[in-house]
Parts: sequence; structure tokens; C-alpha cells
Amino acid sequence: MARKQGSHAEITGPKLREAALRLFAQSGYAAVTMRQIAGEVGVQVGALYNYIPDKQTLLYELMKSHLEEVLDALDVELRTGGAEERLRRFVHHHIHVHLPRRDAIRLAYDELRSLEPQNFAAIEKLRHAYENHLQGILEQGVAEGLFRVADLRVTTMALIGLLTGLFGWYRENGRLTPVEVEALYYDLVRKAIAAP
Amino acid sequence: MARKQGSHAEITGPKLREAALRLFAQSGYAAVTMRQIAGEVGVQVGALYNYIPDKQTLLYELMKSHLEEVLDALDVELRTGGAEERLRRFVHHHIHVHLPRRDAIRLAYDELRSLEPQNFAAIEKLRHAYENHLQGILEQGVAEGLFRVADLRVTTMALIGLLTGLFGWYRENGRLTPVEVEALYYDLVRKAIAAP
DNA sequence: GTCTATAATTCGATAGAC
DNA sequence: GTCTATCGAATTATAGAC
Repeated sequence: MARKQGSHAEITGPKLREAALRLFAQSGYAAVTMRQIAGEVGVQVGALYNYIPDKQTLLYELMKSHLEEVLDALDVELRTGGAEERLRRFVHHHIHVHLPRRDAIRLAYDELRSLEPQNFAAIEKLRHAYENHLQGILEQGVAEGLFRVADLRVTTMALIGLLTGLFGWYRENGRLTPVEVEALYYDLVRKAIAAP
Repeated sequence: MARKQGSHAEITGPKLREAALRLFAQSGYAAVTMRQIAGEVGVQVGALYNYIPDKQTLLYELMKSHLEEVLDALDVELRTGGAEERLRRFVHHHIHVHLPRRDAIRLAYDELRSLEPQNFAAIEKLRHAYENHLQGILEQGVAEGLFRVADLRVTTMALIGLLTGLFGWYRENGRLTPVEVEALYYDLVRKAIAAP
């Protein structure tokens, strides 16, 4: 079964998305050229347009598929349990899902400004759904008398910031394993909202 | 005292820096063109180069002057006091200095990747000095028996992330005043590191 | 100090051969 | 499906008139 020379449809698509994700996260959407991406994939720039309509849609699809994937997993993970257990699973999920996907989460937070209005609105909705998972856990914990939260919205956003800041400094081959970092971060979160 | 038509040296310089700071923070360094900046200033693009050697140096000088300004103020503010009081002043300073300068802090965190290697190294050094202020306060608090910190470095970075995340969501004319937000954030920080 | 004009490059995206 | 070639537009930065 002969194949036309230079035809690699099955691998070029995924390689394109991987290269774009990595380069966008590294240098920023606006600073990355389609020629750079093509170079990483190993094709000429024209070939990329067999897989994407344009650069903006490429960015949008990368952010959308990542957020949907993470949200789906989170939905399953948080389906049952008390506030304490669900909080622990949220922190675990957040750290362990994102650590091997640092590029994706950097995109989700840094490149919102690179999205055209319509795409921006769709992505913001997904991000909001993610935050609402944590907010729901805090509400549950307050109702159970386990947590003390002075302001639900502020605490939610503050804890999201705490947990997400990790991906700005953590190094894979550093002093601490992901499991150790998770334990340290969970401890900080748990104490910050502990009921007296 | 006649002035040449179109000559406004005293105001074009500051207006250039203000416009660049705002646009860089809003859209990202790579996405902003010199013509956009010139348009905001109210001159043609060629006139900008009477004040800056190039775009990269403009970015570097904006980040450098902001960080130096903030660090100088912090040095003074943290010169004396116990760990609890110094922590309170750090949180106060961080929030109240940066809230009216959201553009500057977004630049300092988001546009490191847009700096050329030499400029990057210089800015990283300043950022590190800022983190070390907080780390010193935590060390002091542990020595005083006030704080319990499982891992000094991780806790420092986690709290920096918590405090800096604020600038990603806080809206000036929102539900809460800066003073109220500061109190809520300080409470979270204080509880997260409270000694038992 | 600011303007107009332009040099030299590079960008995203497309057309047509294979 | 990939390639080469290219279009039209936009980019940073500079030169020289005023």
C-alpha cells in the first residue's frame, strides 16, 4: 500500500498541536510564527493549513480542549464525599493534572488576552466553571462547620491563585517531588480556611 | 518664549512610557506595535526614537524602574519590627503599591519571556530580592515561635502566588475596597502559617 | 523634536504543481 | 498531504527635511 512521498497525516496533526502548545507557552502567542511551528513539526508552513484554518483558531482549540479535558476529569473526581475529602481531591487533581501539562495551564491563564472576543467568552466560561468547583467545596465545608470563610468569592480566587502560582516556579527535577509539593500546598490551603 | 511647532519634549517622554506600559500589559509585548504606542502618545512613530533606542530597551527599562521603585519602598517599610508586624506591612505594601500599578506588576510577571537573556537576568535578580523579603519575614516568625512553616521556600513562593493572584481578578469598582481585600488576604496568609 | 518617506525584513495565508 | 513560490500587508528602525 503505497503512500505518497511526504504524506504523514496521522502524525502531523498531533505534532502540530504539541509544537504550537509548547511554543505558545514558551514565547507567547503573538511572538510565535507559523514558520517556527512548521520548523518544529518538520514540514513547510503551507502544510500546516491542511490541519487548521488559521493561527487564532489553533490557539482557541488548544485552550478549549485542555480546559474541557480538565473539567471532565474534575467532575468525576468531585462527585462524592465530604468537604474535606473533596478539597483534598481538588488540590490533588489540580497539581497532578497540571504539572505534566504546564504549557497548557500557562496558555489558559496568560493568553486569554490573545483571544478574539468570541473565543475569549467561551474560554472564560470554562475557567469560571473550574473556579466554581472550588467555590462549591468551600460552601460545603462552611455548611459542615469545617471551614471558616470570611468571603466566599475572595477566598476562592485567592486559593486558586495560590495553587496556580505553583506552576510558575516548580521545577521537575528540583528538590521536591510532586507528592511532597502537593502535601505542602494542601497544608497551607487547609490551614488558611480552618474553622477555629 | 517661542517653542518649535510640535515640540513637546517634557511630556512626550512620560507619555511614551505610560502608553507603552499600558499597552504591553494589556496585549503583551510582542502584540504591541510601535505605531500603536505612537498613536496613544499622539506623535508619529519616528518621534519615539528620540526617547528610546529600541522596543526591547523600552520594555526592560519599564520593568526595571518599577521593580526598583517597589524594592526601595519595601526596604524602608520592613526595616524594623517583629515578624507579625512586618508580615502585615509586607501584605499591605504588596497590595497597595501594586493595585494602582496593575500594569506594572503584570509586566513584571508575564513579560519575563520577552526579555533578551541579559535583560532577563537583571530583572530576575530584582524579583528574587522581592521574594527574599517575604522569606526573611517567615524565618523571623519561625524563630519567634509565631509561625509554623513546613518548607521555607515553598511557603514563600506559595504566599507570593496567593498575593499576586489578586491582581488577576480584582476590579477597582467592584464589591470590595482595597482595604477590605487586604484584610481578607492578610487573614488567609496569617492563618496559613500560624503556629499551633 | 517631530515629521514624511522609506529601507529591509517578516508576517499570515493562499495557489498550484506534484 | 506536502512542497515551492508568492501576495499583500505589516513590522522595526532609520534618514533627511523642517
